[in-house]
Amino acid sequence: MADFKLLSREFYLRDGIAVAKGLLGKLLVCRGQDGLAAGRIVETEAYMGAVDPASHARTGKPTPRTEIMYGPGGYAYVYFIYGMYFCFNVVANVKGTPHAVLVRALEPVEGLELMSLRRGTGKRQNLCSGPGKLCGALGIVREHNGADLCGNKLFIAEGEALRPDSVSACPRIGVDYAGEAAAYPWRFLEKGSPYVSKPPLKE
DNA sequence: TGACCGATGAAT
DNA sequence: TTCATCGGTCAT
Repeated sequence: MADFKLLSREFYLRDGIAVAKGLLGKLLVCRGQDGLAAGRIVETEAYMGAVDPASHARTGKPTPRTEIMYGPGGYAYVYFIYGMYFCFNVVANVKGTPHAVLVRALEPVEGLELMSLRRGTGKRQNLCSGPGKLCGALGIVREHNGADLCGNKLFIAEGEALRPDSVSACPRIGVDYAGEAAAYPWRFLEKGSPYVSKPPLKE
């Protein structure tokens, strides 16, 4: 079993954009009954709470679903979407500031066989190249909502670092309803990675 | 209790 | 570009 070096709580207690950029290159790991699966984060999106019309926390008031985002950073926010998929987010910033980072794509690193089994495909580029896909591949489900990412079930660890110039920023996916916020460059990805959900329009 | 709808994915 | 798919969410 590989030995993982967890990110500190402090890592998460920053604004969503800083955390979204910082997460690139880190390892997202999930231990399940049937084994361990992990991937290197290559694509994220920042959601900035009450000031962000695209955020689930845009109202500024917690609801049963969004409650976890109003706590301190470093916990999982997992929600169900389109009647069939889960999306995994990292809660960012301090208690009372509901920032979150949607993890959109991973470069598969460990448990490839398990991922393939769960996803029903053997193509490495197709295993974790989307928010719904990576949840399927890692076995992330509703029960992971609220999980402590500094814990040992679903967590994030140090990974192979990116070159400083290899991060590109572009508009977020699927948030056209958010008016001008739809154009904010709050999607971050590793330049040239073949494992992102969809190639950026331009770099 | 019910009207409304989505931070997707896969096929075409 | 189209559409399958449907439970969740939240206000009432």
